[in-house]
This record gives sequence, structure tokens and C-alpha cells, in this order.
Amino acid sequence: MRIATWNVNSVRARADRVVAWLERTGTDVLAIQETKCADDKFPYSVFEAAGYEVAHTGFHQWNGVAVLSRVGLADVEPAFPGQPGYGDEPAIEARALGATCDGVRIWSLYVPHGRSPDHPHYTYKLRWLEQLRTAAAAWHDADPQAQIALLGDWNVIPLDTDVYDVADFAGHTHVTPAEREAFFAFEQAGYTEVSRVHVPAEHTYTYWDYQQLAFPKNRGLRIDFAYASPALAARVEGVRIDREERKGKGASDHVPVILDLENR
DNA sequence: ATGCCCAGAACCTCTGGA
Repeated sequence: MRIATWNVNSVRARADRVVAWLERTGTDVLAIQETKCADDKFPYSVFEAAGYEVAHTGFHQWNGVAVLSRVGLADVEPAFPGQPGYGDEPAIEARALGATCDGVRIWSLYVPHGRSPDHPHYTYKLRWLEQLRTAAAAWHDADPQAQIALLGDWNVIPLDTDVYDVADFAGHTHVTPAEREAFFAFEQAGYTEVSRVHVPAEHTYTYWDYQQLAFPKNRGLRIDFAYASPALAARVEGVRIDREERKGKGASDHVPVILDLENR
């Protein structure tokens, strides 16, 4: 089985490109982030015509996450237990969606950006990651054999070698010790970040800004990751970062991360 | 080469993204 995660930066602007990619790569399950649309504007029919079931949560033009599957889609949850809200009257945002696809519990995750280390969005980001880790630990404790995939745009640069020049991020989000600690805490919860295991090369990126020739100059960031529970990690045969997908007109600023699982 | 911000809402220019 082939599963993947991709921040598509608007599903309506890129639906045809996503379908073409699904068919070209033979991907069975895709977690997508930043759909940037409300549920009633999601282009369901484009994906259904290609043979995929769709689960989506989106309230307006921001955030939005989905799971597409051609191997079954069940037990959809539009948020994780304890997921924090944001704002003066805290509201749950469309940043997490869970669904079970052929025995694998898939979570499509769009971690809050943080804006800047002195912004309320930053403390929200840390709280969000901590609550997700708490939920993920509980899932694993409840069933140590569960196959769980935490897939998405984590908005954290875990290592200095995950960015073209870490000095450019001094004073910014994504590289602070608290964010990195929150990211690596998933290891203590029993999860393994399998893209690092299979693609360990330094300066391997998943995102390049649209501005200032970032992609041709390879000024990118590695911020899209796949944490797997032990039972799922043992099943991962390979991981690929599809850098080709950043090329050409109409590309997202992120590229897909693909996991190949041993067939059961 | 991959090419010098993009998408959405609204209809002008802001918000958010990193």
C-alpha cells in the first residue's frame, strides 16, 4: 500500500494536478493539508471520479485538511481529542482529520504556523503539539499493535540541516528549542519519524517559497513529516520526497512525501 | 533546469503563509 502526505496550498486551484499525481504514482491514500475551502466548496466529484473516497474538514478559506482513499475510509474524526482552539473565544480550527484506511489510522495534520515567537499563535502552536502528543500516546497505549500515521505539515524545522541557512531563521518560528522539543516528544510517545529513517540526507527539503527563485536556488525547508506507531513503522519499506512535483506552472509550494508499506 | 509570490475573498487590497 502506498500512502502520502501533501500540503497542496488550495485544493480547488490544484485538484486536476493532484488527481494526475495520484494516478501517476499509484497512491492509495493521500493526506492533504491547506485545502483552503469550506466543506461545501470541496471538489469531491473530481476525486470520486478517479475512484477515491473523500473526508474533509474546512470552515472557510483558511486551513482545511482531508484524507483521500481508494482502499476504504471509515471512522472519520474532524479533530483529535483535546485539540486546542484559537482566538478570544477559542474555536477549533480545521487542522486535523483522522480516518481509517485498510487498517491504518491516518491523521492529516496542519500544525499552526506560530507567526512569531512573541505572538499568541506561537503559544497556541506549542499547546496544539503537546495535546496532539498526549492524544497520540493514548492511542498507542490503548492498542500497542495499532498502525497509526501522523502525516502532515508540521511547521517545525527539526534540525539545522533541514533549512538552507539556519541563520536566516534567527528570532523566527520553526527553529526555536520549544518547537523542536515539542516535535521530538513524539519519539517518547513511541512514534518514529519514518521519512528521516529512509531519507536521512541533509538539506533535503519539502517546501520552497514562491519568492526570489527559492526553488531553482534550492533554498528550502524540511517541514513535512510522517510519524508512525511501532506497528506501522515496521511495515514501512521506503519513503520518497517527490521533489519533481515542485516544478512547473501551478505547483504547490510543498511537495508530497510518499510511504510504501509492506502489503499484508 | 526548476525561473524571480500565490490563493481567497472581494472587486481593492488585505490576510495568511514560512
